[in-house]
Amino acid sequence: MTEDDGPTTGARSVTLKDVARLAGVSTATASKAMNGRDRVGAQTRSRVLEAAEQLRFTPNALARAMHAGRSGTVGLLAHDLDGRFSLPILMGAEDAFGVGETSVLLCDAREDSIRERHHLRALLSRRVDGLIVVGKTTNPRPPLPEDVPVPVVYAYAPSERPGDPAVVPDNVQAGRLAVAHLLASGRRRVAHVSGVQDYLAATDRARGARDALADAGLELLGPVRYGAWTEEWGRAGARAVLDQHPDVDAVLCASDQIARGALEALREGGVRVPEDVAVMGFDDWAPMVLGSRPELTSVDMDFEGIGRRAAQLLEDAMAGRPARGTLLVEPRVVVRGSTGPPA
Amino acid sequence: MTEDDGPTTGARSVTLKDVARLAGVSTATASKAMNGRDRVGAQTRSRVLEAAEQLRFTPNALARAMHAGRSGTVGLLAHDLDGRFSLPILMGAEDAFGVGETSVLLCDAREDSIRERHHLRALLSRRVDGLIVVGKTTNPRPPLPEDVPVPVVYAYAPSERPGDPAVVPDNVQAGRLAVAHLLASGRRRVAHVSGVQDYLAATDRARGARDALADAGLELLGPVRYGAWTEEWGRAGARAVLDQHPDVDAVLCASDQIARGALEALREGGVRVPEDVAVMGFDDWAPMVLGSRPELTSVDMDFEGIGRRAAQLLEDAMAGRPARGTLLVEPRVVVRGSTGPPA
DNA sequence: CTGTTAGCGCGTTCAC
DNA sequence: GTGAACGCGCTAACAG
Repeated sequence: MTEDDGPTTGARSVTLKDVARLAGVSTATASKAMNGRDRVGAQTRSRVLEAAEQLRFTPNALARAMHAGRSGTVGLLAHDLDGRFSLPILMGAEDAFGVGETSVLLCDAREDSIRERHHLRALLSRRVDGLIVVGKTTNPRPPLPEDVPVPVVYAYAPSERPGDPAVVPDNVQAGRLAVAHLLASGRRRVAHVSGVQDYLAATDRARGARDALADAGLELLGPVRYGAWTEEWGRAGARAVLDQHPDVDAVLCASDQIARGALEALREGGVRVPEDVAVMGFDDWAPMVLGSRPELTSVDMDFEGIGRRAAQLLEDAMAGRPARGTLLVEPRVVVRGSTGPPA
Repeated sequence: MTEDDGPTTGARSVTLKDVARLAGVSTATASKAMNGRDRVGAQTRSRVLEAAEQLRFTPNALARAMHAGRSGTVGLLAHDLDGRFSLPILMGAEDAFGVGETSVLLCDAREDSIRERHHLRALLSRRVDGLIVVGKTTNPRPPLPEDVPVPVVYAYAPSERPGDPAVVPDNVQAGRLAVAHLLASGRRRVAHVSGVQDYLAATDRARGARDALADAGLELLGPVRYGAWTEEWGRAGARAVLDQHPDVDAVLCASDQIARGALEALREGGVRVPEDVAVMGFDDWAPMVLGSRPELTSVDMDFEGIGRRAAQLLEDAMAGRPARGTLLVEPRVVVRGSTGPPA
């Protein structure tokens, strides 16, 4: 209070040496006392700790990192921060790295591969101990350069190079589970309104759905209707389905947004949901599924889980236990009103 | 290619010393050559650069930081990564710090103030040069401890301590602009369906709306209807408005979700939008405003701009030009079909 | 123009 | 039990 320069000056932060001096010991002793290593006199230690407290000593992680050879940071290279996928993944990853142990250096490369290279350089120069690369879509993406000197785990999108460790949603299984749920709730004539055909997420979900139907001796009502990932397309797709297959009793939509559109079109077409037709989506995106009426049954792909698993894989790799290959994360159906019992 | 240990071993990364040795110069000379500082012989420099290239030398930012006293990183302390506000803010901030110059260390404290303290410790021990604190709502939040030794800028939510630098959306102005737009498009009987009353964002927007109406010699149709930030409430609120004020010609909603609900309820009530009643929301959240039919006019609060401005303020502060007080970021109306011309 | 020296803050041998 | 000395990788002073 008396001779404080104030926080803005950022006066040289207190070092271990300051603590040692105040405690009347050498820096080495202070270090041991702080880290609980080695044998140090009990009261010596408490003197040191007290001094540290008093000076508000904050160990310099940079200095520590230089010595340890590990920085205690990982880089997260994302490409769709505007989207809703990388966020939960990021949260899961942050979560898995305990607070204070490992910190996350975040970069968003937009869609730009040259930006990605720059970010990569920056991260490597900061000596991150590992990297998580979050894809923009679930389609395989070009791998990072071979000579990246730290472990890399791909999340959401796998690498195009086989064997690279990756954690991705199991879209095929998601399709299967969705159909299984529809069948279990008594539906038999299932149409599928999907998203953009170039997305593996779309074709995989469709495949899973087809497989599950085939297992039950059934087929999709008409072809998979690919379109866009929009409500608009959901409306159009559902109208087309209704037109060509008035006997439809379930519309499986490849995203929650498509499903909302479908819901709306069906209602306007005089169809009751879920009494006449069940509707379900994918991703279980809260604002979509909870806002619609009835609320939307959806398949939760567990993005947070993907982030957590990716972080775990990365930690293993950093600890010298590298993994290879793609780990599929199990989705699960979240049942809501839109797939209630048929009339 | 011949004696490469492979990337997984993470063999000690190449240092400036290695480069110097290969180039046949001292480390100091190598350093100067790399950084373009000082006078160095032209061919000496190219020898060094070539050696660096060949060895894939990546300067160790940690070591550099120790010497410079600045780490070249800033901490971003967020509290609603699941939400849609901090993300654009984060993007804007990341954008404002050029690639490679400053990196962002991301932490999410959830809602937990003890977690926040832990994260803060971690960030400070990593010697971030500054901090951006992103609030959960626009309500003022408790400030970080006084003794934080680096500049802090609050974004989205200001600090409760007056004078602390903050960059926040101008909700009052947003309310004014919204009403101005409604008036300009010929509406006169405006009802306001708002969100949770505890949110300053709700009351500020309401105040701005009232003010703008008063300026035109008008009043809101009935009281501000506070409720929830949900579509469900939007439906209920709009129905109530229609009930009590059948002559309403505009429903201003405090969020895009509320507006979607309102849109739906109005249509079901036999009201045409925008011919009979205009509807608009706030935040201009793409999936909401573009998915609805008609598309929704909304007020873009410019979250990215908030992030950019916060980053700029922080950079100024880190450069010794601290700012004080709250900076309001100007919103703007994005016109879409839901406020087209009245019939 | 270039090389030598010192030191950033910390952890870790080794002697005492 | 404790302290002096060294090194992590780099850069800013000085010498040469």
